[in-house]
Amino acid sequence: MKPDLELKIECFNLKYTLECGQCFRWEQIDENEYIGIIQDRVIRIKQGNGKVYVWSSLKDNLEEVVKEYFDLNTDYKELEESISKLDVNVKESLKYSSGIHILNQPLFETIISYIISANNNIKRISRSVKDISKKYGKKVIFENKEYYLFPTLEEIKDITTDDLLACGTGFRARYIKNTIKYFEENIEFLKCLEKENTEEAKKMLTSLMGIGPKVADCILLFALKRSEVFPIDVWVKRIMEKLYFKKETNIKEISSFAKDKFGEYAGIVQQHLFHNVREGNI
DNA sequence: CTGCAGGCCGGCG
DNA sequence: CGCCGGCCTGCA
Repeated sequence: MKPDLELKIECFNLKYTLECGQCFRWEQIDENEYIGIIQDRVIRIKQGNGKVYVWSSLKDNLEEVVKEYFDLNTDYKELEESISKLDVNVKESLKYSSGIHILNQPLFETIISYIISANNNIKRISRSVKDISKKYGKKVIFENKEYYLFPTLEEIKDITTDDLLACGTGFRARYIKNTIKYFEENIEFLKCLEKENTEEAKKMLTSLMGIGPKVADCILLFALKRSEVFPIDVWVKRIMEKLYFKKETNIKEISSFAKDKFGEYAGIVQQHLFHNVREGNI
């Protein structure tokens, strides 16, 4: 069937972008082809012959939505050239992972998803997000199959900790319940968060139950376009110690090092390092 | 069976 | 304050 949208994009690798661990709602259905949810619609997306092909359950603003989500308006060729000059390890790493884009994911969904991510594994995180969507999100039929959007705050506000436990969120259930309740009572919080500078936004996020420095950085990077943050999980810690410190180091030191060395592109560098250390490339 | 997975909370020194 | 034990749960 003819795609709803066809784009010619340089320096974009769909597979790396969706499989470098920044998102939890995409399912691979073929080599270089995925089905997932972006906000209010189900998307099937395929890359091949230097092009990206998109099918969608909803056609309105499709190009805009897709370009925004996959960050297709940013010149990553130029970006990668810039970061490869920063450091020899980054340059080496880019050989294996050129074309990773940082997604712009919906804020509310990203906050809940990353609270779930704490001390968890990707498989179980994805399952929990899916279960929550199935219970509280809107059903959408796409290509004869059922999918569920991530619920809005309004749709999910009456969720109980027991519901959340049933979705496999474990000890994070009360964090999520607490956060949802807080959003309901402080309706301006999310809007405010988008406007604040990065430092202030991080303070706001870490004031929420279940959000520490690492989860806050992920939200800032994957939903709020703050490309200068450098989320440090166990993998990134390990690879940074191996590449730069040659010994065990604390998070604070790595964070300050990354800020100095990678500056406004720290988040992009982090994604490449994360991808390659997990793939065993570096 | 034990350990662990993209950390965070809470209590203690 | 910084440190560190414990934690839902499913899978190796």
